[in-house]
Amino acid sequence: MSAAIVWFRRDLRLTDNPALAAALAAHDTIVPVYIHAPDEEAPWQPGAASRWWLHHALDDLSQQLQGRLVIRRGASLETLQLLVEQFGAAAVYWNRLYEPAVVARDSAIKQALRAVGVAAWSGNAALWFEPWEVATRQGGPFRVFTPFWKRLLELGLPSPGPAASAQLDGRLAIRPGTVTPGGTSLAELGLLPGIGWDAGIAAQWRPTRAAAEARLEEFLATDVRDYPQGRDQPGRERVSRLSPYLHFGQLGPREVAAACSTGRHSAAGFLRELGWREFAHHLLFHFPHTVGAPMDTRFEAFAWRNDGAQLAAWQRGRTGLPLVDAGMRQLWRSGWMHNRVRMVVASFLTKNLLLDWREGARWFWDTLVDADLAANSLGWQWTAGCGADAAPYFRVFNPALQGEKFDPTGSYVRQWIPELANLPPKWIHRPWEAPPAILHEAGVTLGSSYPRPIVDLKATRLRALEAWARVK
DNA sequence: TGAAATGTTGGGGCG
DNA sequence: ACGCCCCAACATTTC
Repeated sequence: MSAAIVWFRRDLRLTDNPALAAALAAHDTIVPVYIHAPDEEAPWQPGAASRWWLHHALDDLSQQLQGRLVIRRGASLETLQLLVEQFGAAAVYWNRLYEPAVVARDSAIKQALRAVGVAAWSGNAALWFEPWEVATRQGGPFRVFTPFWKRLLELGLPSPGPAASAQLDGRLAIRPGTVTPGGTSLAELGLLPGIGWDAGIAAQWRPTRAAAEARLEEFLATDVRDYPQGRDQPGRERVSRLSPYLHFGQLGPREVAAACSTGRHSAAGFLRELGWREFAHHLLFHFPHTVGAPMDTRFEAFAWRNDGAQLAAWQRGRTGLPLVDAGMRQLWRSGWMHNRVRMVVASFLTKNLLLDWREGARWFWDTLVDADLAANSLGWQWTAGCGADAAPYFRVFNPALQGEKFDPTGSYVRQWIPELANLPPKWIHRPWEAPPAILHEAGVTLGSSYPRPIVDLKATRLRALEAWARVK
């Protein structure tokens, strides 16, 4: 028996953690490690909201490890080699990730460790299946969701692994409070913002394993019952809100699937959404260039507009379209946006404003606590009509109509755009059409207290249809 | 995981 | 009572 390093990355949990379980099975001493090396993920190093979450998730994991999580900053390979030497470790264990830059780094690390006689082991904590385990009859990757999903159901969703906390007693390498040579504290990683813009995020979220478990349980006991309809209404919040926990691996997809199958209510619709998450990761693995290039090559020459003022208006929720602005303000203030509204704001950016989907992807990347490269790339390409199984080109969301359908009372808009709070439901999604008396009574002055629409919905819809028709 | 235009139907007002 | 028109409600087609 010997010591092993367990290299935590985005698998920040002790239960259903294959790397940790494998290390415990073969070694008597465990060195849990987190290495901060954001440059190695460039150009997709975690954004500001994501770093905030990461800080707290690491803090929580460290507490679960009785304060014995070793935190380092520096190049991953060199740091691992130093730790191997320092602790006399025979092996390094981790769970795989699927972003192109990380895949390249990890395979180089695996080779380098083995070359110097250190065992390197990697497992799967992030997905139900490995991307290479799910293939069409022709043997290639799926490009369409529905057959992919059918195949997953045929294969059967796998069960989670065991909880490891009990086995860890007495087997962690360092004592609490011990400062190891070259060690770093969590605070020194500088993940938290310098200025206090995170108050809104902190008020909304509890980035801990215990909170993830509680949220999963609560969701399956209540909200999931009318998920098929309820999930589309941003004012009602009948959604899981589990995405950031899944991204950082505080919760594993196998754990979620297992909980769904034992719940009192059918969770089929929700599981299908997790199927989209799985699909996104498999696609990213098989088509790594889709983080920056359209999957549909006909879009390579697409003439996206360039308009800094309109982009800024979209980013900060000043477009004059209430549902769009409510969503963008929710994102900015809370680090998250309801899924229905994500589709609406993405359609507005790409179709009505004709701005590049990569601008939207980058903004989401920096502002979402659940920012995930696979889901982000798939989602934006889906909306722009240039991705796998993409939305048909003629699908252009009308923010006013979407608001009237899915936020009929206007409660969502009222929550995030207080200056419109006194408008009646009939006009809250189209204030520019409201009679002057109604606006006056509600204290709304278009152009000063709230913007007029920055584009004409009808005209820009037609412009988009023409532009996309030219691609065909 | 659309929206808008166009087509169809049926009830009610009215001469 | 009847035919005509209007239009809302719903269905279909088109982008």
